[in-house]
Amino acid sequence: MMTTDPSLKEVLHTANWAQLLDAAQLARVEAELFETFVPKGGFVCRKGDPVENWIGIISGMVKMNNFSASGKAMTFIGVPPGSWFGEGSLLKREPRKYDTMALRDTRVARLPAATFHWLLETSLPFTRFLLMQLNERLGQFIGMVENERLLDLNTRVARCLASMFNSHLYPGVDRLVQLSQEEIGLLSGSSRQRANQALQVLERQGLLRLDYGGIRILDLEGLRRYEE
DNA sequence: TCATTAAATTGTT
DNA sequence: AACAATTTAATGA
Repeated sequence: MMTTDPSLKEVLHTANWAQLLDAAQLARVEAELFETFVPKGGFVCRKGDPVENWIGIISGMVKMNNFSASGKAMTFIGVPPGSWFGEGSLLKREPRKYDTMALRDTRVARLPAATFHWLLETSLPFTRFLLMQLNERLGQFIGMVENERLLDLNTRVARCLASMFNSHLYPGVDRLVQLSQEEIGLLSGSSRQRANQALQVLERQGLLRLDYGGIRILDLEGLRRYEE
């Protein structure tokens, strides 16, 4: 990979919410935003942790998941670079409700809770951004329930991939999903073998290309609209 | 830089 | 779930 890692400040300036802030607000965010590195397989945050930051993914990939009482893993969503999350627990001032773990080496940006709440109180555009983000996420989850109950697996895999490119939640993501087929299986609620079959069907239709360790999206709209 | 080895990922049954 | 084949990453000469 020849991509040069952008600095934290550069990342901030490409975040769509940061562009809504005035100079004073942006200055405080720049001063208080900090970065941590989470290696592949490590936890970005854990269920039950006190919520101290609003979290942004700079590079890499993470997933939100949980373990049922019986110990089964349940994966909810994959979170690509450019996305910010955790506002739900911040707003309710409750402990984290989900584990978030890195699927790749991941750079994480963290905005202290106090700064987050300050922005909420002083910036109407920021509040509006959050409202839209929550609404988009609600739509994403409703779509997931619909998918799980109504659709065949090929379609589920197609929509699962397409959902990583929601332009509001995840702006400007490269069309390369660096997830193994095993993870695609977990994200779409099936086995790796079945996900592999589905991906090959989608590849034959020219919607994507399978690479080692990742998937190149060729036709995003086609994936969104895909039905058997 | 190249060859060897280990680890991860994929395709198939 | 198990297996073989393939790709990448790591190691050391």
